[in-house]
Amino acid sequence: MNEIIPPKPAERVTIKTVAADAGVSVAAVSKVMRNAYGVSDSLRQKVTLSIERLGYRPSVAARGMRGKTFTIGILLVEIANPFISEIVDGITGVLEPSNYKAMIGVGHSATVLEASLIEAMIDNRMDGLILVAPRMAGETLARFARQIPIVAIGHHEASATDFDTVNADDHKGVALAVAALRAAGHSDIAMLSYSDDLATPANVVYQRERAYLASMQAHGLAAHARVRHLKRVGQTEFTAITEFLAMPDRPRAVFVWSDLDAILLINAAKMAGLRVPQDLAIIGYDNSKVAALPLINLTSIDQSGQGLGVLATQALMSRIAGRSTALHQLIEPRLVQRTSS
Amino acid sequence: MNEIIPPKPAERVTIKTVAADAGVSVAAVSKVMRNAYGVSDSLRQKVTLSIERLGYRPSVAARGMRGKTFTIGILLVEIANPFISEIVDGITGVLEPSNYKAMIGVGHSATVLEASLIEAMIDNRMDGLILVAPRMAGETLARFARQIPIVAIGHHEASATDFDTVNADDHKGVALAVAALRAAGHSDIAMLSYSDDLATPANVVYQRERAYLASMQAHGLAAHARVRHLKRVGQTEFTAITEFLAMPDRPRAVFVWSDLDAILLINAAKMAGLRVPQDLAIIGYDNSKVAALPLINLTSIDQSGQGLGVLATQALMSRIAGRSTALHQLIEPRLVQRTSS
DNA sequence: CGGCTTGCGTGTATCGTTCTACATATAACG
DNA sequence: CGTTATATGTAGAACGATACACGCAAGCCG
Repeated sequence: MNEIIPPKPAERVTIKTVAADAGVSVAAVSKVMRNAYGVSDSLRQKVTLSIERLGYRPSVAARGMRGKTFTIGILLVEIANPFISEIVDGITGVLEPSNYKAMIGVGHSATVLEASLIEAMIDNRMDGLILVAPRMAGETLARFARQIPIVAIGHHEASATDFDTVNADDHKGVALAVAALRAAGHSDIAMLSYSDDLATPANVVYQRERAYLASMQAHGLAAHARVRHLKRVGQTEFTAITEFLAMPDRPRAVFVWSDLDAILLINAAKMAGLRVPQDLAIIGYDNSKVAALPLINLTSIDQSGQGLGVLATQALMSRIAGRSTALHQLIEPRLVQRTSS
Repeated sequence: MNEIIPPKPAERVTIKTVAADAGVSVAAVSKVMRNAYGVSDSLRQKVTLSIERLGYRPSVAARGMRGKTFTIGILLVEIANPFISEIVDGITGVLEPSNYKAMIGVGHSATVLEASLIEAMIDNRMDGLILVAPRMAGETLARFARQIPIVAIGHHEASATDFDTVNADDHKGVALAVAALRAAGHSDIAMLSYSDDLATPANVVYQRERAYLASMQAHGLAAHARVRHLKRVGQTEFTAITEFLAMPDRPRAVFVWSDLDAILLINAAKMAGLRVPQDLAIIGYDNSKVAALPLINLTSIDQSGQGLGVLATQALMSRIAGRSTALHQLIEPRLVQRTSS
């Protein structure tokens, strides 16, 4: 326990150190690291031994200057939404057995921040990016995609040629919700949405609005269709929701863009003395953990965040490996019936 | 076999391009970028103009080989806990006006993964790290800290000399909870905890257990003290909690290590037909958003995640700037009284 | 048996920055 | 007016890896 060693400079072990230790050339070590062609068993063994002994780890920075960095970037709109953490779990699950690492950046719903984070990830020479529900326009995305492989989750743009997309089929998901409310006898079905002008039409939230309107029409309820946007300046969501409930023509059933706000709605409704679902039926989206709590018990649309993450990662990997044709995948959502509807 | 598609053109704008465009040397551009000493106004102007025109962004990878990368790493135990997102907000808030960027890694409560992520961040030549509630031993942490500036949040080790710590005063926080339950007339106060053998004693969760035992003793309730651990293999937390409630000697009051599980407990209790707080008083920790929902209404200890993030970031910046003496900061927690106790 | 593959290891240019030295011009001083 | 500071810009060596182009030896074939 004699740890009185002064701040020692901690000489970094580089590829050169390993080469010297193993008595081979630097190029040889590099070959072993990348398991490139033209390495004999004896060479590999010698080098591997030295690597272990010295605890060598290649510098990602240096690697980035010529080859791959074995790092991918994940860009999240926000970090607080539990659904997003499921996606991340899906991604890291696929990555873990590989030698790839993931680094996460949080865009905080700000288009500029998103762009600057993507740039930072490109500047870090990451091998590819997974963007979750980006708010930026498809055009901007395509421009970035020409510099780095990109897979977008929650961005509906099946015509994009420069990047891949992975989505739950939001049209089907929303249709399930509307159909369920319709089946329960409702016709006065409103939607509570979040989107604002800044978001691209490809964004999931906007897509859900479109799907809602289409579904209402399909059920012959076009006249009853109305979308209420929650995002207002200088007002909390809870206030906006309370206000929504106080409207004289308050609807009898509501489809909410996300569980996050559906949970606020269910709370506000009970506070206002409304019975759920008798006075107000509610269906959310994402089937997050909180929705399943007995005290909440919110009917919701499940879209397997984990599955989205897995598909996106596989797509990214194949794109990094060389695929250059775009891939656009959809997964099936399903309705999870609980007592709120 | 496989046609290798030629890589996209996308010629990158490098420092060389800028130098040529501005008609100056590469070194000059570098000086301007770092606003180093010895740059005339005219030079700076010329270079800045070219940079703007060409949209030049320095390669972090190349920078990392000699100088700073202006990137810091954040290591999270998990991403699903909403309290942690508050910390991240605090960090990015401080960073935003600077030219620093943050990259997040998720350790998924696994010590090995944590270590490998820290290594990855070091390999990426990040300028410093903020670790949130790391599970690894202080000794391991200190070893890493000799390679890169580190600030730990939620790691109680005020004697550490190689890295800084920022914490809410967990002893005080827990004392507040126990005192509140005591004041409400309870003496049979149990604790629901999460820690397991793998975590370091410096970890917040373990610290809260210690604080609980100490507080109970201080109130002369040492005989009633008991800690129930939720982490069991092959069992969900909800099952564990339900089991806990079914015990014949079920306590009348419970202090829970985190809101996350307190919310499960409150749900399980109501499912079991118990009245909260009459039959079971509950106090959680972290004062997360969900705790404030009317349907939950959980009394909790607030510890300002944002504040922790801010302090940690400032500490890291000053350490990056050269400080080498350790700094250990504590913030005051406070009780948020709601109807669960 | 000479020429051709094929397999394995090495030398070295290169990636895009930073940073230390140095060269040059201008200003200040006695 | 010569000498010394001071300010400004440039050259070129790192940094730590990758990857291309070879050299060399052994094996194969007609």
